[in-house]
Amino acid sequence: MQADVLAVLRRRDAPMSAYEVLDRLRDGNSRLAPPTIYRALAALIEGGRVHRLESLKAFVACKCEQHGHVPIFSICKECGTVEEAVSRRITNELSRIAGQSGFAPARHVIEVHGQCARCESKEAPA
Amino acid sequence: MQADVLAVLRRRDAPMSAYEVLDRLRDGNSRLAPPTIYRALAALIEGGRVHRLESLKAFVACKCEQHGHVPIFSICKECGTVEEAVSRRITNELSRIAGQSGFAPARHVIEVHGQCARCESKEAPA
DNA sequence: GAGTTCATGTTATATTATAACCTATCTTGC
DNA sequence: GCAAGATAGGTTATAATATAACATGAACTC
Ligand SMILES: [Zn+2]
Ligand SMILES: [Zn+2]
Ligand SMILES: [Zn+2]
Ligand SMILES: [Zn+2]
Repeated sequence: MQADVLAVLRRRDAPMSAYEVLDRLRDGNSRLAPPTIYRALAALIEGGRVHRLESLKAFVACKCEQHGHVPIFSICKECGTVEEAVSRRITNELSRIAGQSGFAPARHVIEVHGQCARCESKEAPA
Repeated sequence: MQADVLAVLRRRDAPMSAYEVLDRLRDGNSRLAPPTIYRALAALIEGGRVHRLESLKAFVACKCEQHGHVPIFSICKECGTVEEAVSRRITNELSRIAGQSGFAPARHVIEVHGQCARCESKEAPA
């Protein structure tokens, strides 16, 4: 099931909701309910092979080489595509800021909404 | 209505779900439905006086002096309290990273989950 | 006062996520 | 082989979050 879910997510460049994944997998297997999908997603996220885009309530396959990294997402509000980046510098600085008050960081959520290069050039072709 | 919602959020240190706010306000006015709350929250967020914690699906009153800033949240997984910080350095760096591919950032979501100083010292009082 | 705007009320429903319990399969040591 | 435990997944139901669509009423405009 995890493999199926991962395959569906990888076939897409854009994030998918859990129910979109469910519908896609139902094509072949009509007896498929939300808990199955959410369980697979939870395991994949645990393993770092899928990320949840908190601000979109949606999921994407990880595109990085080594898992277990802190992902930084750029989310285009026009076309919905997502880029995944990594920056030690940001995560270190972020841990430092949060840690100033004695806070012990465990998980980082970094998402940037905006417009991707393609959509910008389309909108203002001057 | 916005004032009522803001007052409810300010009375709490921890984030509240929209339905918690709704229940609180229903104490005085039983004819109150979700759209009313969500509308008030949307307006308050628009004005920068409330933030939505994307990874918690919850809302907090802004604690900063000037609104319109980029908030950085530290969220304690033990006690649920939230600290709000600001860092030009991080937002600049984040815009730079996202912008490398021509992406135009518009809105930043930065949330750090972990354990606050108080809860840490409770857990390991050695 | 008719026309407009704006905030809110009202009803219904969409979307996202999980609880609780059941069943099949596998594995492991005996 | 087979009981005991572990794991994955199925099934049913429901919780929690959020929005669509339309109605009402007050306030302001001319
Ligand atoms: Zn990744
Ligand atoms: Zn785009
Ligand atoms: Zn703020
Ligand atoms: Zn704490």
